[in-house]
Amino acid sequence: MSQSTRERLINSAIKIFSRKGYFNTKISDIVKDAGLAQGTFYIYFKSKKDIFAEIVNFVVSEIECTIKKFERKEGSPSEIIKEFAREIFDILYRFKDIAYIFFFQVICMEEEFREINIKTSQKIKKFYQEKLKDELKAEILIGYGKRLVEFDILVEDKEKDVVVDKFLSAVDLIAGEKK
Amino acid sequence: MSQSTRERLINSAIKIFSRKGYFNTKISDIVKDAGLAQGTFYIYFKSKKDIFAEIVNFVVSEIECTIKKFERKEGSPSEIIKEFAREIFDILYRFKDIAYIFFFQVICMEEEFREINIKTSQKIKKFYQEKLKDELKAEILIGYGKRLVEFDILVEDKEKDVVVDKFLSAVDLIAGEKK
Amino acid sequence: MSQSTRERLINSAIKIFSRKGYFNTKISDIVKDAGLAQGTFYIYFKSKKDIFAEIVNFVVSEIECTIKKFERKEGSPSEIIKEFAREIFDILYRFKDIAYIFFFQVICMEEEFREINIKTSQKIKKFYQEKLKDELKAEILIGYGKRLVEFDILVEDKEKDVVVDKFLSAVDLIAGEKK
Amino acid sequence: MSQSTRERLINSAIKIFSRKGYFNTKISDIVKDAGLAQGTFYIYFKSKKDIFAEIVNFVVSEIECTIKKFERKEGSPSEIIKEFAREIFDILYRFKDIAYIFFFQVICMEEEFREINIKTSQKIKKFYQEKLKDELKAEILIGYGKRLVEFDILVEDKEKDVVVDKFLSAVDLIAGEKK
DNA sequence: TATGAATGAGACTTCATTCAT
DNA sequence: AATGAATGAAGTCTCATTCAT
Repeated sequence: MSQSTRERLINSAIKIFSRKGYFNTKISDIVKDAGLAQGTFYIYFKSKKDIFAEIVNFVVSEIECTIKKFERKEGSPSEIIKEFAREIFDILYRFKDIAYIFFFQVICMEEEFREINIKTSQKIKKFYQEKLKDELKAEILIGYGKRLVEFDILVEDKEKDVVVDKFLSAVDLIAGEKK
Repeated sequence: MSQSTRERLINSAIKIFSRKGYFNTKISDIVKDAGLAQGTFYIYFKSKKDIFAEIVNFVVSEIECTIKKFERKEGSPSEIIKEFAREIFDILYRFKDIAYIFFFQVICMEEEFREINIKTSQKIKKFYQEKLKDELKAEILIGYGKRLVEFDILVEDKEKDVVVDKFLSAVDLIAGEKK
Repeated sequence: MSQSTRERLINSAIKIFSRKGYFNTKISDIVKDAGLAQGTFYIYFKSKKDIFAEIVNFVVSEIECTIKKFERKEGSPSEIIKEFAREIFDILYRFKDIAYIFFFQVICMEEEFREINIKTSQKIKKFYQEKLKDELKAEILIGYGKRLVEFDILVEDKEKDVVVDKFLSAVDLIAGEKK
Repeated sequence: MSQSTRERLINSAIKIFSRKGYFNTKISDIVKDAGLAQGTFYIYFKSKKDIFAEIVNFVVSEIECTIKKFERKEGSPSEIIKEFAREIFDILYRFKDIAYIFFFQVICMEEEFREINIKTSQKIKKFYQEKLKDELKAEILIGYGKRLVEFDILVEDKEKDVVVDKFLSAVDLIAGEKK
């Protein structure tokens, strides 16, 4: 079997959540897309919230892993940040639909979920700050990164290379070691 | 009468939308808060979406007015941007609950609404760009501004002066004319 | 209006519960019988359990009132018991359908409900015992009373006079003061 | 194999039915308790109702056998009734869980099942009546017997000896040949 | 026989909206 | 204008039963 029932449900859920939004998505949409019966959903997930949480946690853990990996790295701060950004954008492009959910859906839900979004962004900020030793610069980078994701990637659907280049230029502008 | 029925409904709607989110808000919540009967709502608004649109359009028009006002102004770009920012933050602080809806609710709704958010942010970007003659810098400022609103103001609830100062510093860092 | 919506729902619920049993009764049966819309039910009651509890509490309070009334009475024990029985049977005949629910439905539900049935029967036993000064006799009377209700009244649908006479004979046989 | 699959299912069903009631018992509860798969149930039983009927019929046939055995016996009526009662209580104690189902579950189900309970109790009544030549006394004994089962045994969980003694005293009181 | 994933009918419940007063 | 009871469509969830392995 190419894909387990569980995976089919998750993939369909990601697809529908990112197209119609959490609240406009019905379980029936998900199972229809997955070609399964209504009841099958409840064998694998307790509720709509449950499958949503699973999806959200997936992005979060991907991002957190990347942060951890780069935290230990030594070297030129702006080089590390650039490298880090490349990987983060890589993840986001690979899981565009999930990223969509993370940036546009999580934000308008209950406290519980919104917090996940906030905490993750705070972790990235902390990472930038430790590298740059400058809070303002860290925050500006975070803001610009989020802008690129929310607008250039998820709305405008721009090429990865273009977006990454823009971010790298911003790093140079903001964090660039003056020669 | 100090407040018309219509205004009472709008104020209650703003309050509830910003606390519970569009989808979690019931008409019954709004009318209960306004101390009115269920049916009264439909004398003034066609639907839940209708009152939501009215609220969203309110912030948008306030922001657009401000943009128009500053577009014509002549002078040092970074000074104009700073002045502009002061006024925009002023509006956002005055209508915090509406800002909350604009930044956290509109974004996860149908195309129709999300577009309003996007267009507004594009208008501000255009304004920055015309002043700074630099797209990258304009985008970075937009990103940082949004970050301040979404995090410092709406999540952390920081003082206006503190937030404005941070933004002004960012303007100096990014757009600052080198003397 | 001859009957409030609430009353119509209760009356229909009593009717259906007593014919089909608690678990076989659907909210849709109740509202159909009452000639109302599905949603109307939930304006007045939280759930099926809720309306059931209301009905059960009604019989219980009627019976408890009668016990209280007779507890204080002075005189020949068997005469008081006979008088008491007449009134209890009166109530049960007047609210036959509710009695049906109380004797045949409550018994097979969760602890919470079954206990109500048990407690009520214990209160009657205590009443008999205080009058007769004999636990065995009190228990026998309780047993016979319950048998009459469950079988002669609710299954066989016998006339009130016949049933009451049978119970009074039993009182004479068991509790009769020997002359 | 110590216990056939069929027996395991029946034993689990008895256990669960008597704890949670017919309607609150899921097939999944039964098979889980029996350590079997969902589908296995349907190899042995047509439906939930089917296994329930089998269980109910078991008690009924045990009781009917006992009645038949004692019908033919000659001797002092009250002695025969006492002996009979001892055996019946013996059965009920041996199969307490099934008795529970018979007294508390069967009663609130469809006609079809309730009748089984009624008929059985009528058979016992007929037996008493033939021995005592007195309908009232027979009915009183039936009522008290049922009370002992439903309350002393199944609710209060009293010792067999205590319960049997109470019943024997009642026989003396009601049916006792005056010396 | 035994399995257990999948099914889908059917029940519950919510809530935006209508409408007679 | 205001009311608030009533509506019913729409969605969630459960679980007895089937069936391919």
